[in-house]
Amino acid sequence: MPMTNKVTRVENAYARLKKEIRTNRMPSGFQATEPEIALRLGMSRTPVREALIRLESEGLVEIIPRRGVRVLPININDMKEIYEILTSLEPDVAGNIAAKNPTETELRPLEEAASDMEAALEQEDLDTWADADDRFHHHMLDLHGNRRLREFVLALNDQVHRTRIVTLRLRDKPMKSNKEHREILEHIRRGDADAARNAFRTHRKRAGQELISCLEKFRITNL
Amino acid sequence: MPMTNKVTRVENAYARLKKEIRTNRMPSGFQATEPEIALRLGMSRTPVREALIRLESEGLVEIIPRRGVRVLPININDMKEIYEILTSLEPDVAGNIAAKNPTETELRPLEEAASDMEAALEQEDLDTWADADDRFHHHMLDLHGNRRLREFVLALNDQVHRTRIVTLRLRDKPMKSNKEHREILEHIRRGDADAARNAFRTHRKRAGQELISCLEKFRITNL
DNA sequence: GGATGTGTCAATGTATACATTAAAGTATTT
DNA sequence: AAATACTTTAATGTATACATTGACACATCC
Repeated sequence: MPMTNKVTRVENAYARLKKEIRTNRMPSGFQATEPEIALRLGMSRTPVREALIRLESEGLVEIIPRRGVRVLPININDMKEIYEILTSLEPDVAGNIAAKNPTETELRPLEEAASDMEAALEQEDLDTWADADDRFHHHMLDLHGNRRLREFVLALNDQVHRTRIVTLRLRDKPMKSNKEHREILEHIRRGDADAARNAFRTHRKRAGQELISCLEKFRITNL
Repeated sequence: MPMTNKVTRVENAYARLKKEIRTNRMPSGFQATEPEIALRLGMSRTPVREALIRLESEGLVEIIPRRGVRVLPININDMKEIYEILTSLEPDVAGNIAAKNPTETELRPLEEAASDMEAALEQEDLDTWADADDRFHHHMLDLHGNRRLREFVLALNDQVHRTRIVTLRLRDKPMKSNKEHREILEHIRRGDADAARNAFRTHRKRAGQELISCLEKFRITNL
Protein backbone atom coordinates (compact mmCIF):
# COMPACT_ATOMS: atom_id res chain seq x y z
CA MET A 1 0.00 0.00 0.00
CA PRO A 2 1.51 3.32 -0.98
CA MET A 3 1.53 5.38 2.16
CA THR A 4 1.38 9.11 2.59
CA ASN A 5 2.79 9.84 -0.79
CA LYS A 6 5.13 12.64 0.17
CA VAL A 7 3.73 15.93 -0.95
CA THR A 8 6.28 18.39 -2.12
CA ARG A 9 6.33 21.97 -0.94
CA VAL A 10 5.52 23.16 -4.43
CA GLU A 11 2.34 21.12 -4.53
CA ASN A 12 1.47 22.34 -1.10
CA ALA A 13 1.95 25.96 -1.99
CA TYR A 14 0.06 25.49 -5.21
CA ALA A 15 -2.90 23.83 -3.56
CA ARG A 16 -3.12 26.29 -0.71
CA LEU A 17 -2.81 29.36 -2.84
CA LYS A 18 -5.27 28.04 -5.35
CA LYS A 19 -7.80 27.31 -2.68
CA GLU A 20 -7.42 30.75 -1.16
CA ILE A 21 -7.94 32.34 -4.52
CA ARG A 22 -10.85 30.16 -5.46
CA THR A 23 -12.68 31.00 -2.30
CA ASN A 24 -11.84 34.67 -2.50
CA ARG A 25 -9.92 34.56 0.74
CA MET A 26 -7.19 35.99 -1.38
CA PRO A 27 -9.48 38.31 -3.27
CA SER A 28 -8.98 39.76 -6.71
CA GLY A 29 -6.45 42.49 -6.68
CA PHE A 30 -4.70 41.09 -3.66
CA GLN A 31 -1.02 41.68 -3.99
CA ALA A 32 1.97 40.29 -2.22
CA THR A 33 5.62 39.77 -2.81
CA GLU A 34 7.28 36.42 -3.03
CA PRO A 35 9.05 36.75 0.32
CA GLU A 36 5.77 37.63 1.98
CA ILE A 37 4.02 34.61 0.60
CA ALA A 38 6.97 32.39 1.37
CA LEU A 39 6.93 33.59 4.94
CA ARG A 40 3.23 33.01 5.25
CA LEU A 41 3.48 29.49 3.87
CA GLY A 42 6.53 28.73 5.95
CA MET A 43 8.87 27.81 3.15
CA SER A 44 11.52 29.41 1.03
CA ARG A 45 10.92 31.42 -2.09
CA THR A 46 11.82 28.65 -4.48
CA PRO A 47 8.78 26.41 -4.11
CA VAL A 48 6.53 29.45 -3.85
CA ARG A 49 7.87 30.75 -7.09
CA GLU A 50 7.28 27.49 -8.87
CA ALA A 51 3.74 27.31 -7.59
CA LEU A 52 3.13 30.86 -8.73
CA ILE A 53 4.32 30.06 -12.20
CA ARG A 54 1.74 27.36 -12.42
CA LEU A 55 -0.98 29.59 -11.11
CA GLU A 56 0.05 32.19 -13.62
CA SER A 57 -0.24 29.85 -16.55
CA GLU A 58 -3.69 28.96 -15.32
CA GLY A 59 -4.57 32.61 -15.44
CA LEU A 60 -5.23 33.00 -11.74
CA VAL A 61 -2.45 35.38 -10.89
CA GLU A 62 -0.22 37.78 -12.65
CA ILE A 63 3.42 38.15 -11.81
CA ILE A 64 4.28 41.81 -12.10
CA PRO A 65 7.99 42.43 -12.52
CA ARG A 66 8.96 44.27 -9.35
CA ARG A 67 5.67 44.71 -7.61
CA GLY A 68 4.77 41.24 -6.58
CA VAL A 69 2.12 38.78 -7.50
CA ARG A 70 -1.39 39.95 -7.97
CA VAL A 71 -4.52 37.87 -7.90
CA LEU A 72 -6.06 38.62 -11.24
CA PRO A 73 -9.27 40.57 -11.08
CA ILE A 74 -12.08 39.28 -13.20
CA ASN A 75 -13.89 41.86 -15.21
CA ILE A 76 -17.00 41.66 -17.27
CA ASN A 77 -15.06 41.00 -20.39
CA ASP A 78 -13.36 38.03 -18.78
CA MET A 79 -16.70 36.60 -17.88
CA LYS A 80 -17.93 37.08 -21.41
CA GLU A 81 -14.90 35.24 -22.71
CA ILE A 82 -15.31 32.46 -20.24
CA TYR A 83 -18.99 31.94 -20.84
CA GLU A 84 -18.51 32.03 -24.54
CA ILE A 85 -16.06 29.18 -24.30
CA LEU A 86 -18.21 27.22 -21.92
CA THR A 87 -21.15 27.71 -24.20
CA SER A 88 -19.17 26.18 -27.03
CA LEU A 89 -17.73 23.27 -25.16
CA GLU A 90 -20.10 21.98 -22.55
CA PRO A 91 -23.11 21.45 -24.78
CA ASP A 92 -21.04 19.16 -26.96
CA VAL A 93 -19.91 17.34 -23.86
CA ALA A 94 -23.49 16.77 -22.81
CA GLY A 95 -24.37 15.69 -26.32
CA ASN A 96 -21.58 13.16 -26.46
CA ILE A 97 -22.49 11.70 -23.15
CA ALA A 98 -26.09 11.31 -24.22
CA ALA A 99 -24.94 9.60 -27.40
CA LYS A 100 -22.93 7.11 -25.41
CA ASN A 101 -26.02 5.90 -23.58
CA PRO A 102 -24.52 5.81 -20.13
CA THR A 103 -25.68 3.38 -17.48
CA GLU A 104 -27.74 4.50 -14.56
CA THR A 105 -24.75 3.90 -12.29
CA GLU A 106 -22.70 6.28 -14.35
CA LEU A 107 -25.44 8.85 -14.12
CA ARG A 108 -25.85 8.48 -10.37
CA PRO A 109 -23.48 11.31 -9.47
CA LEU A 110 -25.30 13.63 -11.85
CA GLU A 111 -28.60 12.62 -10.38
CA GLU A 112 -27.30 13.24 -6.88
CA ALA A 113 -25.86 16.59 -7.79
CA ALA A 114 -29.15 17.65 -9.32
CA SER A 115 -31.06 16.55 -6.24
CA ASP A 116 -28.63 18.26 -3.93
CA MET A 117 -29.07 21.45 -5.86
CA GLU A 118 -32.80 21.25 -5.37
CA ALA A 119 -32.55 20.43 -1.70
CA ALA A 120 -30.04 23.19 -1.08
CA LEU A 121 -32.18 25.76 -2.76
CA GLU A 122 -35.20 24.86 -0.70
CA GLN A 123 -33.15 25.45 2.39
CA GLU A 124 -31.82 28.66 0.93
CA ASP A 125 -28.32 27.35 1.31
CA LEU A 126 -26.61 29.00 -1.59
CA ASP A 127 -23.13 27.76 -0.83
CA THR A 128 -24.21 24.17 -0.80
CA TRP A 129 -26.15 24.88 -3.96
CA ALA A 130 -23.08 26.25 -5.71
CA ASP A 131 -21.12 23.23 -4.58
CA ALA A 132 -23.65 20.83 -6.02
CA ASP A 133 -23.75 22.80 -9.23
CA ASP A 134 -20.00 22.56 -9.55
CA ARG A 135 -20.26 18.84 -8.94
CA PHE A 136 -22.81 18.41 -11.70
CA HIS A 137 -20.53 20.00 -14.24
CA HIS A 138 -17.52 18.21 -12.86
CA HIS A 139 -19.12 14.80 -13.17
CA MET A 140 -20.21 15.50 -16.68
CA LEU A 141 -16.64 16.19 -17.63
CA ASP A 142 -15.55 12.99 -15.93
CA LEU A 143 -18.11 10.98 -17.83
CA HIS A 144 -17.06 12.50 -21.07
CA GLY A 145 -13.49 11.40 -20.66
CA ASN A 146 -11.64 14.03 -22.67
CA ARG A 147 -8.92 14.95 -20.22
CA ARG A 148 -7.69 18.12 -21.87
CA LEU A 149 -11.18 19.42 -22.20
CA ARG A 150 -11.84 18.56 -18.60
CA GLU A 151 -8.85 20.40 -17.22
CA PHE A 152 -9.55 23.46 -19.28
CA VAL A 153 -13.21 23.69 -18.46
CA LEU A 154 -12.52 23.10 -14.79
CA ALA A 155 -10.10 25.99 -14.78
CA LEU A 156 -12.73 28.21 -16.35
CA ASN A 157 -15.29 27.03 -13.84
CA ASP A 158 -12.96 28.04 -11.04
CA GLN A 159 -13.10 31.56 -12.34
CA VAL A 160 -16.85 31.46 -12.57
CA HIS A 161 -16.92 30.18 -9.04
CA ARG A 162 -15.00 33.18 -7.78
CA THR A 163 -17.43 35.52 -9.42
CA ARG A 164 -20.45 33.64 -8.28
CA ILE A 165 -19.47 33.89 -4.65
CA VAL A 166 -20.19 37.56 -4.99
CA THR A 167 -23.12 37.61 -7.36
CA LEU A 168 -25.02 34.74 -5.87
CA ARG A 169 -26.37 36.91 -3.11
CA LEU A 170 -27.24 39.76 -5.37
CA ARG A 171 -29.62 37.75 -7.45
CA ASP A 172 -32.84 35.87 -7.21
CA LYS A 173 -32.69 32.27 -6.23
CA PRO A 174 -31.36 30.25 -9.17
CA MET A 175 -34.48 28.21 -9.72
CA LYS A 176 -34.12 28.10 -13.45
CA SER A 177 -30.71 26.55 -13.21
CA ASN A 178 -32.11 23.68 -11.24
CA LYS A 179 -34.78 23.04 -13.76
CA GLU A 180 -32.34 23.22 -16.61
CA HIS A 181 -29.99 20.74 -15.00
CA ARG A 182 -32.88 18.35 -14.55
CA GLU A 183 -33.79 18.70 -18.18
CA ILE A 184 -30.27 18.12 -19.35
CA LEU A 185 -30.06 15.04 -17.23
CA GLU A 186 -33.31 13.69 -18.63
CA HIS A 187 -32.18 14.24 -22.20
CA ILE A 188 -28.97 12.40 -21.44
CA ARG A 189 -30.88 9.59 -19.85
CA ARG A 190 -33.02 9.26 -22.92
CA GLY A 191 -29.93 9.27 -25.10
CA ASP A 192 -31.11 12.31 -26.99
CA ALA A 193 -27.85 13.97 -27.89
CA ASP A 194 -29.27 16.94 -29.76
CA ALA A 195 -31.73 17.77 -27.05
CA ALA A 196 -29.04 17.51 -24.40
CA ARG A 197 -26.76 19.72 -26.40
CA ASN A 198 -29.42 22.32 -26.97
CA ALA A 199 -30.61 22.30 -23.41
CA PHE A 200 -27.08 22.81 -22.21
CA ARG A 201 -26.46 25.60 -24.63
CA THR A 202 -29.59 27.34 -23.47
CA HIS A 203 -28.51 26.85 -19.89
CA ARG A 204 -25.07 28.32 -20.33
CA LYS A 205 -26.31 31.17 -22.44
CA ARG A 206 -28.95 32.16 -19.97
CA ALA A 207 -26.69 31.75 -16.95
CA GLY A 208 -24.01 33.78 -18.66
CA GLN A 209 -26.35 36.56 -19.56
CA GLU A 210 -27.83 36.72 -16.11
CA LEU A 211 -24.45 36.82 -14.49
CA ILE A 212 -23.25 39.52 -16.81
CA SER A 213 -26.30 41.68 -16.46
CA CYS A 214 -26.01 41.29 -12.71
CA LEU A 215 -22.45 42.54 -12.89
CA GLU A 216 -23.57 45.42 -15.05
CA LYS A 217 -26.51 46.29 -12.88
CA PHE A 218 -24.34 46.58 -9.81
CA ARG A 219 -21.57 48.24 -11.72
CA ILE A 220 -19.14 45.53 -10.83
CA THR A 221 -16.75 46.19 -13.63
CA ASN A 222 -13.93 44.60 -11.94
CA LEU A 223 -14.15 42.04 -9.28
CA MET B 1 10.60 53.85 -27.85
CA PRO B 2 10.95 50.81 -25.65
CA MET B 3 14.20 49.20 -26.70
CA THR B 4 15.20 45.58 -26.61
CA ASN B 5 13.02 44.76 -23.69
CA LYS B 6 15.41 42.60 -21.71
CA VAL B 7 14.55 38.98 -22.19
CA THR B 8 14.97 36.87 -19.12
CA ARG B 9 16.67 33.51 -19.17
CA VAL B 10 13.40 31.82 -18.31
CA GLU B 11 11.68 33.26 -21.35
CA ASN B 12 14.63 32.30 -23.45
CA ALA B 13 14.65 28.75 -22.24
CA TYR B 14 10.90 28.52 -22.64
CA ALA B 15 10.92 29.83 -26.18
CA ARG B 16 13.83 27.70 -27.31
CA LEU B 17 12.55 24.52 -25.79
CA LYS B 18 9.10 25.11 -27.09
CA LYS B 19 10.36 25.69 -30.58
CA GLU B 20 12.47 22.57 -30.50
CA ILE B 21 9.52 20.55 -29.39
CA ARG B 22 7.14 22.10 -31.85
CA THR B 23 9.41 21.30 -34.74
CA ASN B 24 10.18 17.83 -33.48
CA ARG B 25 13.85 18.62 -33.12
CA MET B 26 13.26 17.44 -29.62
CA PRO B 27 11.04 14.59 -30.64
CA SER B 28 8.40 12.88 -28.61
CA GLY B 29 9.87 10.63 -26.05
CA PHE B 30 13.07 12.62 -25.87
CA GLN B 31 14.34 12.61 -22.35
CA ALA B 32 16.89 14.70 -20.56
CA THR B 33 17.73 15.75 -17.07
CA GLU B 34 17.62 19.28 -15.86
CA PRO B 35 21.40 19.63 -15.64
CA GLU B 36 21.74 18.40 -19.19
CA ILE B 37 19.27 20.91 -20.52
CA ALA B 38 20.77 23.66 -18.44
CA LEU B 39 24.17 22.88 -19.84
CA ARG B 40 22.88 22.85 -23.37
CA LEU B 41 21.13 26.18 -22.95
CA GLY B 42 24.09 27.66 -21.15
CA MET B 43 22.35 28.66 -17.98
CA SER B 44 21.77 27.31 -14.51
CA ARG B 45 19.08 24.90 -13.52
CA THR B 46 16.80 27.50 -12.00
CA PRO B 47 15.53 29.21 -15.14
CA VAL B 48 15.39 25.90 -16.94
CA ARG B 49 13.22 24.50 -14.23
CA GLU B 50 10.84 27.39 -14.38
CA ALA B 51 10.54 27.11 -18.12
CA LEU B 52 9.88 23.40 -17.80
CA ILE B 53 7.10 24.00 -15.36
CA ARG B 54 5.40 26.19 -17.90
CA LEU B 55 5.88 23.68 -20.64
CA GLU B 56 4.49 21.04 -18.38
CA SER B 57 1.32 22.96 -17.67
CA GLU B 58 0.89 23.38 -21.40
CA GLY B 59 1.07 19.65 -21.73
CA LEU B 60 4.20 19.55 -23.84
CA VAL B 61 6.48 17.79 -21.42
CA GLU B 62 6.20 15.61 -18.42
CA ILE B 63 8.47 15.94 -15.45
CA ILE B 64 9.20 12.48 -14.13
CA PRO B 65 10.45 12.46 -10.57
CA ARG B 66 14.01 11.14 -10.86
CA ARG B 67 14.31 10.34 -14.50
CA GLY B 68 14.26 13.70 -16.11
CA VAL B 69 11.94 15.58 -18.36
CA ARG B 70 10.31 13.82 -21.21
CA VAL B 71 8.78 15.34 -24.27
CA LEU B 72 5.28 14.00 -24.20
CA PRO B 73 4.45 11.57 -26.95
CA ILE B 74 1.21 12.17 -28.74
CA ASN B 75 -0.89 9.14 -29.24
CA ILE B 76 -4.02 8.60 -31.23
CA ASN B 77 -6.17 9.24 -28.24
CA ASP B 78 -4.54 12.60 -27.70
CA MET B 79 -5.29 13.54 -31.25
CA LYS B 80 -8.88 12.50 -30.84
CA GLU B 81 -9.16 14.65 -27.76
CA ILE B 82 -7.56 17.59 -29.46
CA TYR B 83 -9.64 17.40 -32.59
CA GLU B 84 -12.78 17.00 -30.61
CA ILE B 85 -12.08 20.24 -28.81
CA LEU B 86 -11.10 22.06 -31.96
CA THR B 87 -14.24 20.83 -33.62
CA SER B 88 -16.27 22.35 -30.81
CA LEU B 89 -14.50 25.66 -30.61
CA GLU B 90 -13.28 26.81 -33.96
CA PRO B 91 -16.59 26.59 -35.83
CA ASP B 92 -18.12 28.95 -33.31
CA VAL B 93 -15.17 31.25 -33.77
CA ALA B 94 -15.73 31.31 -37.50
CA GLY B 95 -19.43 31.85 -36.96
CA ASN B 96 -18.88 34.78 -34.66
CA ILE B 97 -16.49 36.43 -37.02
CA ALA B 98 -18.93 36.09 -39.85
CA ALA B 99 -21.64 37.61 -37.69
CA LYS B 100 -19.46 40.61 -36.98
CA ASN B 101 -19.23 41.47 -40.65
CA PRO B 102 -15.53 42.18 -40.72
CA THR B 103 -14.00 44.64 -43.15
CA GLU B 104 -11.98 43.51 -46.10
CA THR B 105 -8.85 44.84 -44.39
CA GLU B 106 -9.50 42.65 -41.44
CA LEU B 107 -9.95 39.69 -43.73
CA ARG B 108 -6.80 40.39 -45.70
CA PRO B 109 -4.58 38.10 -43.61
CA LEU B 110 -7.06 35.27 -44.02
CA GLU B 111 -7.21 35.87 -47.72
CA GLU B 112 -3.45 35.84 -47.94
CA ALA B 113 -3.13 32.71 -45.89
CA ALA B 114 -5.65 30.96 -48.12
CA SER B 115 -3.81 32.05 -51.25
CA ASP B 116 -0.48 31.02 -49.82
CA MET B 117 -1.86 27.61 -49.07
CA GLU B 118 -2.94 27.24 -52.67
CA ALA B 119 0.35 28.47 -54.07
CA ALA B 120 2.35 26.26 -51.74
CA LEU B 121 0.41 23.22 -52.70
CA GLU B 122 0.94 23.81 -56.38
CA GLN B 123 4.63 23.90 -55.76
CA GLU B 124 4.38 20.83 -53.60
CA ASP B 125 5.89 22.73 -50.72
CA LEU B 126 4.24 21.09 -47.80
CA ASP B 127 6.08 22.97 -45.10
CA THR B 128 5.07 26.32 -46.48
CA TRP B 129 1.58 24.97 -46.84
CA ALA B 130 1.45 23.93 -43.19
CA ASP B 131 2.73 27.34 -42.22
CA ALA B 132 0.04 29.12 -44.16
CA ASP B 133 -2.57 26.82 -42.73
CA ASP B 134 -1.41 27.66 -39.22
CA ARG B 135 -1.60 31.32 -40.11
CA PHE B 136 -5.15 31.02 -41.31
CA HIS B 137 -6.28 29.56 -38.03
CA HIS B 138 -4.14 31.96 -36.07
CA HIS B 139 -5.62 35.01 -37.75
CA MET B 140 -9.11 33.78 -37.21
CA LEU B 141 -8.44 33.59 -33.52
CA ASP B 142 -7.01 37.08 -33.58
CA LEU B 143 -10.07 38.43 -35.31
CA HIS B 144 -12.32 36.76 -32.86
CA GLY B 145 -10.73 38.47 -29.93
CA ASN B 146 -11.37 35.99 -27.14
CA ARG B 147 -7.94 35.81 -25.61
CA ARG B 148 -8.41 32.74 -23.47
CA LEU B 149 -9.87 30.83 -26.33
CA ARG B 150 -7.02 31.96 -28.53
CA GLU B 151 -4.28 30.79 -26.20
CA PHE B 152 -5.92 27.47 -25.64
CA VAL B 153 -6.58 26.71 -29.26
CA LEU B 154 -3.09 27.79 -30.22
CA ALA B 155 -1.65 25.37 -27.72
CA LEU B 156 -3.73 22.58 -29.21
CA ASN B 157 -2.68 23.58 -32.68
CA ASP B 158 0.93 23.27 -31.64
CA GLN B 159 0.30 19.66 -30.85
CA VAL B 160 -1.43 19.12 -34.15
CA HIS B 161 1.54 20.74 -35.81
CA ARG B 162 3.92 18.25 -34.28
CA THR B 163 1.89 15.37 -35.55
CA ARG B 164 1.40 16.83 -38.95
CA ILE B 165 5.11 17.14 -39.55
CA VAL B 166 5.12 13.39 -39.67
CA THR B 167 1.82 12.61 -41.31
CA LEU B 168 1.94 15.27 -43.96
CA ARG B 169 4.28 13.20 -46.10
CA LEU B 170 2.36 10.03 -45.63
CA ARG B 171 -0.81 11.38 -47.13
CA ASP B 172 -2.17 12.71 -50.36
CA LYS B 173 -1.83 16.39 -51.01
CA PRO B 174 -4.28 18.27 -48.81
CA MET B 175 -6.35 19.70 -51.62
CA LYS B 176 -9.59 19.43 -49.74
CA SER B 177 -8.29 21.56 -46.94
CA ASN B 178 -7.52 24.36 -49.34
CA LYS B 179 -10.97 24.25 -50.78
CA GLU B 180 -12.55 24.19 -47.37
CA HIS B 181 -10.59 27.18 -46.19
CA ARG B 182 -11.72 29.09 -49.24
CA GLU B 183 -15.30 28.21 -48.53
CA ILE B 184 -15.07 29.23 -44.91
CA LEU B 185 -13.58 32.53 -45.94
CA GLU B 186 -16.35 33.14 -48.43
CA HIS B 187 -19.03 32.42 -45.88
CA ILE B 188 -17.38 34.84 -43.49
CA ARG B 189 -17.15 37.45 -46.20
CA ARG B 190 -20.84 37.07 -46.89
CA GLY B 191 -21.58 37.35 -43.19
CA ASP B 192 -23.24 33.98 -43.16
CA ALA B 193 -22.50 32.80 -39.65
CA ASP B 194 -24.26 29.46 -39.83
CA ALA B 195 -22.65 28.50 -43.09
CA ALA B 196 -19.22 29.50 -41.78
CA ARG B 197 -19.77 27.50 -38.65
CA ASN B 198 -20.91 24.44 -40.53
CA ALA B 199 -18.16 24.64 -43.08
CA PHE B 200 -15.61 24.86 -40.35
CA ARG B 201 -17.08 21.98 -38.47
CA THR B 202 -16.98 19.87 -41.59
CA HIS B 203 -13.40 20.91 -42.15
CA ARG B 204 -12.20 19.98 -38.69
CA LYS B 205 -14.12 16.77 -38.63
CA ARG B 206 -12.77 15.63 -41.94
CA ALA B 207 -9.22 16.72 -41.19
CA GLY B 208 -9.35 15.03 -37.84
CA GLN B 209 -10.65 11.80 -39.27
CA GLU B 210 -8.08 11.76 -42.03
CA LEU B 211 -5.27 12.40 -39.63
CA ILE B 212 -6.44 9.72 -37.29
CA SER B 213 -6.99 7.12 -39.96
CA CYS B 214 -3.54 7.95 -41.29
CA LEU B 215 -2.08 7.30 -37.87
CA GLU B 216 -4.01 4.07 -37.68
CA LYS B 217 -3.07 2.95 -41.13
CA PHE B 218 0.61 3.36 -40.42
CA ARG B 219 0.24 1.99 -36.95
CA ILE B 220 1.60 5.13 -35.43
CA THR B 221 0.13 4.58 -32.01
CA ASN B 222 2.51 6.79 -30.34
CA LEU B 223 4.39 9.55 -31.93
C1' DG C 1 5.15 74.29 -7.30
C1' DG C 2 6.62 71.12 -10.66
C1' DA C 3 10.14 68.76 -13.02
C1' DT C 4 14.45 66.45 -12.86
C1' DG C 5 18.35 64.08 -10.86
C1' DT C 6 20.33 61.05 -7.15
C1' DG C 7 20.57 57.56 -3.67
C1' DT C 8 18.61 53.91 -1.00
C1' DC C 9 16.04 49.83 -0.59
C1' DA C 10 14.06 45.77 -1.68
C1' DA C 11 12.13 42.40 -5.05
C1' DT C 12 13.29 39.73 -8.61
C1' DG C 13 16.11 36.72 -11.63
C1' DT C 14 19.61 33.61 -11.41
C1' DA C 15 23.32 30.83 -9.53
C1' DT C 16 24.78 27.79 -6.27
C1' DA C 17 24.81 24.79 -2.15
C1' DC C 18 23.03 20.94 0.06
C1' DA C 19 20.10 17.22 1.92
C1' DT C 20 17.28 13.58 0.39
C1' DT C 21 16.36 9.66 -2.03
C1' DA C 22 15.47 6.77 -6.13
C1' DA C 23 18.07 4.06 -9.27
C1' DA C 24 21.77 1.45 -10.63
C1' DG C 25 25.50 -1.15 -9.67
C1' DT C 26 28.21 -4.27 -6.50
C1' DA C 27 28.94 -7.56 -3.17
C1' DT C 28 27.14 -11.36 -0.47
C1' DT C 29 24.56 -15.31 0.41
C1' DT C 30 22.23 -19.34 -1.00
C1' DA D 1 22.43 -18.06 -11.13
C1' DA D 2 18.94 -15.85 -8.36
C1' DA D 3 17.82 -13.30 -4.49
C1' DT D 4 19.11 -10.07 -1.10
C1' DA D 5 21.50 -6.48 1.19
C1' DC D 6 24.66 -2.81 0.77
C1' DT D 7 27.09 1.08 -1.62
C1' DT D 8 27.46 4.49 -4.83
C1' DT D 9 25.71 7.89 -7.89
C1' DA D 10 23.30 11.51 -9.34
C1' DA D 11 18.82 13.98 -9.95
C1' DT D 12 15.61 16.42 -7.65
C1' DG D 13 13.50 19.55 -4.19
C1' DT D 14 14.57 23.21 -1.49
C1' DA D 15 17.23 26.83 0.73
C1' DT D 16 20.24 30.42 0.33
C1' DA D 17 23.41 33.82 -1.74
C1' DC D 18 24.00 37.57 -4.66
C1' DA D 19 23.88 40.85 -8.52
C1' DT D 20 20.75 43.67 -10.98
C1' DT D 21 17.42 46.99 -11.39
C1' DG D 22 12.98 49.23 -10.66
C1' DA D 23 10.37 51.91 -7.29
C1' DC D 24 10.23 55.33 -4.13
C1' DA D 25 11.99 59.12 -1.24
C1' DC D 26 14.49 63.00 -1.07
C1' DA D 27 17.20 66.78 -2.78
C1' DT D 28 18.04 70.07 -6.46
C1' DC D 29 16.92 73.16 -10.06
C1' DC D 30 13.76 76.03 -13.04
